[in-house]
Amino acid sequence: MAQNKKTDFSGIDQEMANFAKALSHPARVAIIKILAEQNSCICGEIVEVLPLAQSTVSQHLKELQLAGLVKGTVDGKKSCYCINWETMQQSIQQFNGLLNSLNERKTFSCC
Amino acid sequence: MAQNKKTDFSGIDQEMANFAKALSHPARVAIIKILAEQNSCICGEIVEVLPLAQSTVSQHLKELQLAGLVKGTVDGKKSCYCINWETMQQSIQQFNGLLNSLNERKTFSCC
DNA sequence: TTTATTCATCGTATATTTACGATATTAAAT
DNA sequence: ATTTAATATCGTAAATATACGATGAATAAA
Repeated sequence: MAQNKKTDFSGIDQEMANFAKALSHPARVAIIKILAEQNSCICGEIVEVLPLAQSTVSQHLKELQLAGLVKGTVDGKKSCYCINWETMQQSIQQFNGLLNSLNERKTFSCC
Repeated sequence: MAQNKKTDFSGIDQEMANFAKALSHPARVAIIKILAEQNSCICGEIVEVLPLAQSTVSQHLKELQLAGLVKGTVDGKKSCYCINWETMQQSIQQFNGLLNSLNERKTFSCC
């Protein structure tokens, strides 16, 4: 983007934004929901459920992994994904912290 | 993006993703924080604080408005922005709903 | 061993985002 | 009336994101 100014912001703001970015596509929201619902982790079943090509789903999974929200292992010729609860919990708490502090600040709106 | 598949997902997932997308850039996280901290709403002071050009900040503000998280009014030759608490609250609750349901599901991670 | 299955990765096209400077607009100040 | 100040918008360049088909790699099945 002509220049990347993202790193000029505070570390916390960057982390918040990264977490939000990971969930900024409905496919990734859907994937997270699916993984949370099934306590046994799924693999290509995700592909069947989503209206996307297999390669596209793989791509979204990769992004979720990169954000630390999901981890995966290879199991035979199948791939098994599940939520990375350690980092997910951390991210959720951090993000909830922001949302709650917003709610606390809630006063009047001057405009 | 060759095709937009986002509308093929459930309305809720789309809303979640939209909310997340609004906060998927550190500049917008920072703006929201600033607006929440000052109960009197600010305008171009945001520009002074952020490491971005005035036009870029305007653009980010516009996106936040489009997502319904911020509203603004013109006040003389200045512009006044503040958080749109009605929709913000709604979005927060919806998003918290997702995050909480994830936490409830939290069992073991099979991989 | 050959074939089929499951998935990741590559290449690529298109859409969107990010960022800025330049310009337009509007109102206050002179 | 002119100038200054505060912002929004336009145009545009560059970076990213989204999506897919094709291909590759690895295992299971035949």
